Amino acid sequence: MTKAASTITVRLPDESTCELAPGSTGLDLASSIGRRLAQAAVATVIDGVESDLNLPLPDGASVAIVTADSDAGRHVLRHSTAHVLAQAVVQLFVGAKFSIGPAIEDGFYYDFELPGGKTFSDDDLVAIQGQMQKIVDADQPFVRAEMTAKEALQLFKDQPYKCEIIERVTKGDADPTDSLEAGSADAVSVYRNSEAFVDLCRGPHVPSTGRLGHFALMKVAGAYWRGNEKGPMLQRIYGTAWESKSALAEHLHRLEEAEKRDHRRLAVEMDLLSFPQELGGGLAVWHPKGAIVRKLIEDYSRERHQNGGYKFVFTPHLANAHLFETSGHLQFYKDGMYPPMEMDNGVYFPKPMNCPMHCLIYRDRQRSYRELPLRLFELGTVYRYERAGTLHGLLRIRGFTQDDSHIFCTEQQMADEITSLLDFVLSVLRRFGFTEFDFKLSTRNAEKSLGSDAIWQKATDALTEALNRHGFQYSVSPGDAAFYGPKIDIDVRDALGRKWQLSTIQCDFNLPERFGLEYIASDNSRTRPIMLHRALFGSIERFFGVLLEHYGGAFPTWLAPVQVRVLAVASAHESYAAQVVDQLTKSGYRVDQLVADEQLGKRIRASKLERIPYVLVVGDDDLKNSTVGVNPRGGEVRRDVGLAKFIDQLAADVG
RNA sequence: GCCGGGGUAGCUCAGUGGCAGAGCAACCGCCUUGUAAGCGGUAGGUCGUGGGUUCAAUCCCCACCCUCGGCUCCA
Repeated sequence: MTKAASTITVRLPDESTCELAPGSTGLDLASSIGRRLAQAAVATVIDGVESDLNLPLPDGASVAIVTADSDAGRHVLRHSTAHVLAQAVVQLFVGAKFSIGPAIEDGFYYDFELPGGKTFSDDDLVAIQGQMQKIVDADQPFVRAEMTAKEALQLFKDQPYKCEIIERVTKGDADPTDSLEAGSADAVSVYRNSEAFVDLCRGPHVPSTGRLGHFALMKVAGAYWRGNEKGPMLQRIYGTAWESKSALAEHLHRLEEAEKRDHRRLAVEMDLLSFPQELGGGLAVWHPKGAIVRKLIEDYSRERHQNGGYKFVFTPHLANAHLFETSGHLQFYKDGMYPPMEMDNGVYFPKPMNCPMHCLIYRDRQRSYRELPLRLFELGTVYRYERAGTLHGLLRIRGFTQDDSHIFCTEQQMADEITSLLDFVLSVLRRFGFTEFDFKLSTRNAEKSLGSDAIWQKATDALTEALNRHGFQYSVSPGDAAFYGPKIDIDVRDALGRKWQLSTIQCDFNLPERFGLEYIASDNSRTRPIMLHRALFGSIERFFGVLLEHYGGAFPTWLAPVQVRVLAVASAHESYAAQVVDQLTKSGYRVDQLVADEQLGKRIRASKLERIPYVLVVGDDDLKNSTVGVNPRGGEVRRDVGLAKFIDQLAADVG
């Protein structure tokens, strides 16, 4: 017997090798390395391909063990749990059709169609989760099999959605989701985890359902089949699944924390703004405390733009339909615009964007190349008809204000301008405590775009060059550009690590064309400028909502609606407290006083719940010595602080 | 727009085909307070809006508005 026949050799990720008996599986390999690894293993990667743990390893393969506590491992857990969900539903609901059930961030979902268009209730979820637990307890093995498409169609003859996927894969017009579900056209793969249930799936899966168990069904929602609005609406069940009980508990805790930071909840609690029903959906009114924060944000934006070489403009909220015909908005976005108003001299629309009006300002007189780049800036309020089901607090709203700028420049100036814009954007965002940014370059969609290849290439190159000059990592979204030009979108990460898209920088050579914009170049020729659209906050309303969630309502001192609250220990100290308020107010701070009707502890609690950065307590000692007791948000109480010293500290904090 | 929840006091929520409930907040007293809830009392609601069923509707039915979770969409 040769050596090759008696053992096989596989290579591990650390470049070491391991000898195993022929026919050994990934699980055997994991066991040979250690018991804990074997327990944590959920799949293998064999020569770069994710595979089942019970697949025999080929001699000479590079093998990695995927453990449950890795991203890839959790993905496998979640995908397998989705199968268990489908099995539970099929067992509990006779005649249920199941369609797709992928792993997603933090969990999984599965889409179903119930007979007679029935829907799942919350009680159903409880029952389904119970049934899933039984399947897990039964420790059913996941058994992979491959078959021809014809065999698969026969196997799933009662499952129309599965048949559609198989047919798509067979015809070669599968999208990535289909491939995930079914494997390839040559060999359709299925996983059977009991007599009762078999599902189309590429895999891999955990060896058996007993490996699962730390999951929870979260919610049920409608979802269109294949995301097609005109297609049937299925019932989607969302769940979450983790490698351990504690990981699941942590996830649920994170959700609770995020809920506490919900900007809609904080806006009510902190009396910042509201959405009165009488006003209509997606329209907000700003209360004094919210308005002061918004004003501070806008003031800061204006100051930065003033110093950044921008010229301020103002434009009206309405415009004649002709303007939006010229700009192309009526052609491309009529459905997203508020309906027209008939007036004696024409038809008017609320504006969905500011750019057409800025173009009119540019075109009002002849421009020279010496004026470029010309940067027009406006906090411009626009109205967009967002469909009712899409409204979401401040984040998706029908009337909002853009910190909007249009920069008219030459082709040659484009790259420099975008480069300095990136600096400007990040510098402004950093002031609000954002330190992590993700960049996305969206490129041309051949079907939905205007303009020559050459100009698109130039614009895309300019954006890419600007990103590269900064050395920023970025992702590319092919085909996601606006119809008029490519763009860079910037996401920020908030204090909980969540991503929010805020800023956008877009190249546009369509509007200059449509409006016939020109400048006189140095060679005396009439030349078309390039237009850059850019917004930093995007929408002030949305940015405010993101900030609220980012800070959890605890605005930094420079933005806090009330920066300092003064509390007298007893009535005898109220007039001294008033003096302190007076002095701080004269120093330019937002200060108030809560008189001593209630006990001190209760007033402190109330002030803390309002997230006021500094609570000052003054009593006998302070009155005598012109001092204050300082109770800072999230810090230690200090007694007997001189008022002048406190003002210095406040100044330093506000920066 | 589509699917499924929901709308009761300022807030968070309970409740019933037959007089509308709690806690917190508010207001009024008492307490005069030294760092996160002192005590007592009072007031507060067209039960989202409009129709319908019923002797009687906050409750059941229909429509609409608003809202929540998703889907779709997002210049």
